Amino acid sequence: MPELPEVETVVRGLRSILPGRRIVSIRLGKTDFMDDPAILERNLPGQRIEGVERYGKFVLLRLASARKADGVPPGADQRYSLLVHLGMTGHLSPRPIAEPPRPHTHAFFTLDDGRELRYTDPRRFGRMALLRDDALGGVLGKLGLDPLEASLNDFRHCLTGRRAKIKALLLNQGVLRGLGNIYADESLWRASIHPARQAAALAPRQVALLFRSIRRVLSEAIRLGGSSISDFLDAGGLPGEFQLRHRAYGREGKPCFRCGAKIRRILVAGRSSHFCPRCQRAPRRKR
DNA sequence: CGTTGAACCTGTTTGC
DNA sequence: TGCAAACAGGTTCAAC
Repeated sequence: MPELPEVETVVRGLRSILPGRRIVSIRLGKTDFMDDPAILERNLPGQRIEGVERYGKFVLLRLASARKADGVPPGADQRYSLLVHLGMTGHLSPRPIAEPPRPHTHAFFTLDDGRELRYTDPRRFGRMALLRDDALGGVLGKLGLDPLEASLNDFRHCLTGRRAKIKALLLNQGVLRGLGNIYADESLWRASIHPARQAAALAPRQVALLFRSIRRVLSEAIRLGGSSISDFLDAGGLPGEFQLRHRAYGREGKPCFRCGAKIRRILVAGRSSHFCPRCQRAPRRKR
């Protein structure tokens, strides 16, 4: 569910509510998606949320100890960040404490304003970890470029010499951070590039077009609050609207908006890939 | 390097 | 109607 635009939408919603709030206490349900639940239980209560950031598909709650510095030597006061990945079905939403929790809610963080930040995730493909800032880099450093911050040259650079299929590369978080199956397909449709094309074989013109397509698709999706296919909701519980602008994803058998040919779905890089067989020409030699 | 398939888990949709 | 298979926005790991 959540790719860069959905995570950005959630982060913006959380950012209007969480900064300044203190986490009073926490309660955990199933914890098999957490790196170390004991660390959360021990260190999260008493922390104040200073900021909410997105890094690729990760949500970062930047924290600071709400206690007075009682003689702790300077430099030893490493701050914590709560790292949350929403996986396929994760939701993060501040709710009134009195509101009955949705099924599959596995983490409750009681705030000091009468609300509770809840993490709900039926499939538990998400991930949650409380990390000291000196350990953050180890996790986030493995990720590639932010597609909205990178330059065209950066983008070119990360495609050159890659023999992988372009779709596989777009999904690889170590290359670009934040694209997922929907936005990879949508970007490739807009650039008229077949998902199974070899990245290094793309003409410079196509690379530039793909880069522009990615940025436009992501920007517009953020503007519309992401894509809600079946269950994505922002932090306030509202769906996005970018699904209404999908041109390839989920449109198998329907006419291409450009040429009218029927959109096809094939497996590329192990994922369903939607494309127009007429606009997006297959590679000359197939795999 | 790159690809493939399986695994993780639950819910919903599709097909016979 | 009913039940089983297929499928789902993601990531990781083993095996080749």
